Amino acid sequence: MTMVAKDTWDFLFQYENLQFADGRNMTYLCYCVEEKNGDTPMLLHIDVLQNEVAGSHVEILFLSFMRRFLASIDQSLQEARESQVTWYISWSPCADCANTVATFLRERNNVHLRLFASRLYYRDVPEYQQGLRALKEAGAQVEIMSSLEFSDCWDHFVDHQGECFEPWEEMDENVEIFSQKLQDILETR
DNA sequence: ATTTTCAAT
Ligand SMILES: [Zn+2]
Repeated sequence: MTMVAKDTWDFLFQYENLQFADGRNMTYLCYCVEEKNGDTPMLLHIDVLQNEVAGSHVEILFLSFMRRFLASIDQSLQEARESQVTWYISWSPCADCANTVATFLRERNNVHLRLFASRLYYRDVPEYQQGLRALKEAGAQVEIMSSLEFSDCWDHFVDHQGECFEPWEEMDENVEIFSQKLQDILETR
């Protein structure tokens, strides 16, 4: 059920969780939207976004999509609908996007976001750290992509031609480093 | 080793 085809080389280059990710000067956002009501979640939408060069960040492109999407379904189903959004994002959100998304989540109590980032973007800049805390405080689940998420992302968003996901060197070590850093950031007040 | 980063020295 691959609905979105991303090149395998491109995926591995852009999502590799290096500590110093030279040349990854763009961002991918693989996402899906599911209906949360009922026992089994129902897939409503799945897509991949990339930022516009020197333009909108992927988070803003996502919000544009989501606003249109909600407007189209709210008419028929009104407020009863709970949607679960899952993000697999190559760089974690910048401060501005994080705050914009946090505001969106506060306005939409029936939208739930799980955010998995491969790498932390400007991890030591206080404003960026604050942005991640704002997302969490707005109810988002903010985590680092681990082997499970890389594998899921590969399965659903990559044109892998039947090839299995092969973890790269240092993947687990880097997951650990970024997870610890994220934990430190989210625990700070 | 102490580097890069939603591009542009
Ligand atoms: Zn941004």
